[in-house]
Amino acid sequence: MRYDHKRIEDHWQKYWAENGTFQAEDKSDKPKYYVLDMFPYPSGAGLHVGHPLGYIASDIYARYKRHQGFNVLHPQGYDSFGLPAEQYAIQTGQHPAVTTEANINRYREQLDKIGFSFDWDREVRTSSPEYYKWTQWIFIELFNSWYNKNSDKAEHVDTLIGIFETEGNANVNAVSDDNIAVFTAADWKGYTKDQQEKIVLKYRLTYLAETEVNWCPALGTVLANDEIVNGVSERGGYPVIRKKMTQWSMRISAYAERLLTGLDTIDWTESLKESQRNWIGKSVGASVVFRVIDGLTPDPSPKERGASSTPGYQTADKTIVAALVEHGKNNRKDATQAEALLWEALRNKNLGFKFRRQHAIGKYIADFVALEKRLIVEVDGGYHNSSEQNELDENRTLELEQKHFFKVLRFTNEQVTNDINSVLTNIRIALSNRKSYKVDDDLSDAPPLSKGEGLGVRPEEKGRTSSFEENTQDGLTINQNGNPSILEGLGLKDFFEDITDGFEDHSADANYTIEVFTTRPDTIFGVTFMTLAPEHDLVAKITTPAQKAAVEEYVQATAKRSERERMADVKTISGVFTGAYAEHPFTKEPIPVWIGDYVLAGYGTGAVMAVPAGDQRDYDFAKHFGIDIKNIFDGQDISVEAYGAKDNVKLQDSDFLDGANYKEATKKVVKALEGIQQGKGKTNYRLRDAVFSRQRYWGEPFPVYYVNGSPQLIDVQHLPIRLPDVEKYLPTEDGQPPLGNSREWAWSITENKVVSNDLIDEVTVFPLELNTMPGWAGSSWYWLRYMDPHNNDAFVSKEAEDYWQDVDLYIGGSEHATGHLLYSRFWNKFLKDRGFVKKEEPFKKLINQGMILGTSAFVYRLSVGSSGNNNEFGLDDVGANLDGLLISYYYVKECINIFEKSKADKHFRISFKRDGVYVGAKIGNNILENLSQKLFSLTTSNTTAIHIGIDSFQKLHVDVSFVNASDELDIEAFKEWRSDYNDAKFITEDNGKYIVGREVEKMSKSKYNVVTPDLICEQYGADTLRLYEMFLGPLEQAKPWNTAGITGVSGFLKKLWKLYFDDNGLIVTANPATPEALKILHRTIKKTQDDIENFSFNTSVSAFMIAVNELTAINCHERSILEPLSILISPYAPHIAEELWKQLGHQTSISTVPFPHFNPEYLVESSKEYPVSFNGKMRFKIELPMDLTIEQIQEAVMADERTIQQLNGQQPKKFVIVPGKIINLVG
RNA sequence: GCGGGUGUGGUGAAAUUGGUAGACACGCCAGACUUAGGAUCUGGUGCCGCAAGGUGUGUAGGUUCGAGUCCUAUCACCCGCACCA
Repeated sequence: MRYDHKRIEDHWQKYWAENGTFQAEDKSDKPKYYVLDMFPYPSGAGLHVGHPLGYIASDIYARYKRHQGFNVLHPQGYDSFGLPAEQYAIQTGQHPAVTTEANINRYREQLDKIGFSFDWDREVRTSSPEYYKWTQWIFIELFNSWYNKNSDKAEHVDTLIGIFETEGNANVNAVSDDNIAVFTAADWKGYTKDQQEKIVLKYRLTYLAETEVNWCPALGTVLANDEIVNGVSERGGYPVIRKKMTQWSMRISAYAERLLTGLDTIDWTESLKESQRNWIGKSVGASVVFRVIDGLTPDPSPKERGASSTPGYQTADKTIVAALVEHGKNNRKDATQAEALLWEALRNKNLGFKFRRQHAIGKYIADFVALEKRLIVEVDGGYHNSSEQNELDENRTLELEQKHFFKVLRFTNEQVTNDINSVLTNIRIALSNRKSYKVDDDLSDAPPLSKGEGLGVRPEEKGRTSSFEENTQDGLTINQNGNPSILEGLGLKDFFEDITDGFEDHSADANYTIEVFTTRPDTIFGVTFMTLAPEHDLVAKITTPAQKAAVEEYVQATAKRSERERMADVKTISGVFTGAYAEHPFTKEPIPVWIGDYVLAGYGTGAVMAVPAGDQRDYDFAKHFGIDIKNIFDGQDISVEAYGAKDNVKLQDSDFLDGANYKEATKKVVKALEGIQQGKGKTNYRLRDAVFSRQRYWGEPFPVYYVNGSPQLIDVQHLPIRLPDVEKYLPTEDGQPPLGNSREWAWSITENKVVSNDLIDEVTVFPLELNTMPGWAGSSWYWLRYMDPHNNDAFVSKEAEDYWQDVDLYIGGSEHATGHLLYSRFWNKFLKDRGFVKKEEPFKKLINQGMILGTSAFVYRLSVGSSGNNNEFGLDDVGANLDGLLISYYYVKECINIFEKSKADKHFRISFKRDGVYVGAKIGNNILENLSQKLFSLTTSNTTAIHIGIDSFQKLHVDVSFVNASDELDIEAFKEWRSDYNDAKFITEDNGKYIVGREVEKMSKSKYNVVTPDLICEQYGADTLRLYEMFLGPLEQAKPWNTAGITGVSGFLKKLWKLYFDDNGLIVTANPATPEALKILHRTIKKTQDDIENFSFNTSVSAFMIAVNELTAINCHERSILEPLSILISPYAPHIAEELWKQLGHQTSISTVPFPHFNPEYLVESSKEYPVSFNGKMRFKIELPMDLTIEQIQEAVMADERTIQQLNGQQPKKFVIVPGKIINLVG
């Protein structure tokens, strides 16, 4: 009977599916074991042999655990939302839902062929509404939570609001946004509901805020930090720029410390833990506050600004604000048709930025304003056609642009009504070309009043009031300071609130201060300057007029540079003095304030106290700009570089810190800073909050709608909010989310369902959030869903969660170290805090499988001009002695140098001819290293002259399937595949065969080195594939794939089969097993068990081979040996094991048969073949009984004639005898 | 720069507490059977050497009766983080 892998594998795969062999039991008295794989993105390329590596390993473990009597949960699913699926859909021009479905089917087909023991009844897909309903639910719970540092866990916001109501926020110890003003319980009760909501939003674990984000124009979305590698997007490698956008964020920073300490409790590889530690980036130090000195700043305006109480959104001329506001109000009520049309398109941040209409700027009222971008959009009526009016318009534009730094766009009524799309496009372009401004930027630059026509006031139209001057003349009260209470008196409170939303009132900042974070507060007396990041908020405020131009130029130059350029150019030192000075907290000496791009806006406070003596970057900066360097380290020479060590060196020239070392001084100075209220001990983390919105279609919709720009959550009972169908799902470069194309994307609060956009009235129907969640949302909790995948009432039932608890073994790639694995731990901790799950950590043990690399094949196309075996650099009749060869070697090298300079992308071949006969060639990058040796060996055997030729050639990838195991290319197949190379010349052997080169690279379609598991399963069988992938090497190591080697394991399975069958059928006997066979069996049981538990799968495959080789050698066909052997092998090669089991007469699956019991008695040996060493060198072996005493062994060894020969008449000085191990004689 | 990891034949790799280096497999060499071989079987195969023997785990030291394994220094490669204050 032949081993027919196809028949066997088809049969058992069908059997397992039909019998539900691998379904985990929901309730069981057995102990549980949860084995999880990182579920795949169903990309369009399908699986290659690298993908199943981890799945095979986890499958072996899961099957082994079933043999051990565990109730095993081993599920699989698809991470089917997110960028990869969507990018593939875009590339193929199909709807993501369609491609995702097709890809999943293809994946499933491929997975099924490998014979995994997955419980497919528990499959999850993150893109199915039944699943993402619960992703949305978790989002809502995050929104409803805040992080209480006192209890050190997340709590429902109700507890927070409770505190606000009873005592205000003074004593609240939360992880939240900075700069939340202190308020009392009375204040709280006095706030409007809207104001209260805005305050609470700053505490929520998921929140909406304007932040600097990574914007990727090519992908049309923002990306989280972990999605960016080396300054470009991880997916596709597109450039990424920093941009200010209003986005949802996840307050993962609240969990920084717990994410860090939790690492000590889990069994992960050290490298992975280290990656996470690095990413979290804890540093302990202090924050120090420096006051900016007014007196030294010649520009008087900061003082004025400091005293100003004008909120930033108030762009109107203070003296006339009330009149303008009233005016604007009237205009809004009375909008023209074009204005109304445009307003519909601009409102609700439809273009990604908030627009205000009829907003007062200076002494004008502009039609539409995006304050953040300082962009004005004007719609001009017919009267603007007159030349007179045109001139006025121009003046107005000039004033708005030059005095108020606004960009003005003008459109006519006709343009808006006839072709609003091109108008919107123009606005989008302008928005994206403008930088973002902080609300308070420039705003206190109250421009001098100038006479002139008011804008946006149209005397001719509909009897509107014509200008502000007229109004004042009419005796309208002029508000002198823009105080809200006066506005209220005027009945303008609503209007005021409308224009204030989202902006902070910084009026409390009477003086500017610079807060820095430092890990070396002890060096504070060495501060000789300060440096702000160019993006720092204070830069514009403290810069003196004299430095203004230089600073602005520097800021703009920095902003222009991409993240990548900045990273690439670390060496160049650049910066500018702001002209301002800060005051040293202790000495009160003035410290110059600089800006420099070596300070990062995103870390700490975006400002540093520079201590050139103790920090190399500060040192370099100081040297470069000639700033003082003050040596505060006793006895240290800092003339060439800074002294950065935190050792026992004493401080000097440091006032009250003199003589103290790092440790003592740090303690002292923090105390002193606290004493003068200018600092405190602080721990800083590199980990930033994670941006949670994506301007993409293929993701979970947010359960969020907006009322007046304020986010409202949809009640849990109405979930899921289904992803709407849209015609255009492509991302846009300007960040307009594709969901904006949906006509059915509004929320009715009366019907509690998604309704048509046409119904939006801001009363009962509101716009829904247009962004979608990022790819990592769905994968941050999926292991919980597998526990109870069909539950409609909860993301997981209490009972299921109680039983399964956490993942015992998780296998996946290390590329998820700072993404998925961190977010998952974050969400799990959050769910635990809120009592939804029990375990602090989701994944007890984690193993990273190594990447399987491809072995690319190359052919070498001769460049045009190359002649074959010699060309322009050919050397004739090189001398055959060594001197001549060395000369030729250097000559060849020189030739290549010249050649390389002219054609840098070319490769070379060197060929050798002796007496005109081709004798060999060398190809590759290390030609020169091997060349002299090669020439030497060529000529020492034959003293006739050799000829050296050099060819240049092009290295071309060739599909690995055209190349056989002996590296021979199927030239016909190749020519058919690349018919464009039919006439090209390739480097060949003498017999005309193309020379084929090999190189190990990442497996990828473009390199034509992909090997699919389907092909292997077809040819050799799934069991062979499984064994071979394990046999390749240690699971965690990267290793190249080489299909040629598979014959080894393929032959092993055939040999195994032959222990049970010959040509006529079963040959298994009931004879008692020989001691030898039992020894082989039990040694293998022990080895297999140890190896599986240590995840050393490669060595247990060897152990099987050894066992089968040995059993074959002793002709063993005994049932008592072969039955347990089939169980041993079944986790690795389940199909053949099932078949053998059945043929041995069993009716049920082998999968839950108990693992064979190891009995050490069978391994007891009666004698040992001792290696005998002399001075540590093994000379011979001697067979001795095990029960000899040391003396007896010594006697036996000394009696051996080989010993006598080795000793050569000498007596050994010492005997080292380890019974059962070795014998060593020392001479 | 900081952190983690890896260096062993032509190749993938083994080597439990320090105890016979290279198991197992690929490839290669020789042979058998075959019309044929990308089938099967037998033997050989770290390197130098006809052999005896010598030599050998990135390099240089050290500890030890004995080191791939432990210690010190150093080199190379891979991965993660990175003007992180």
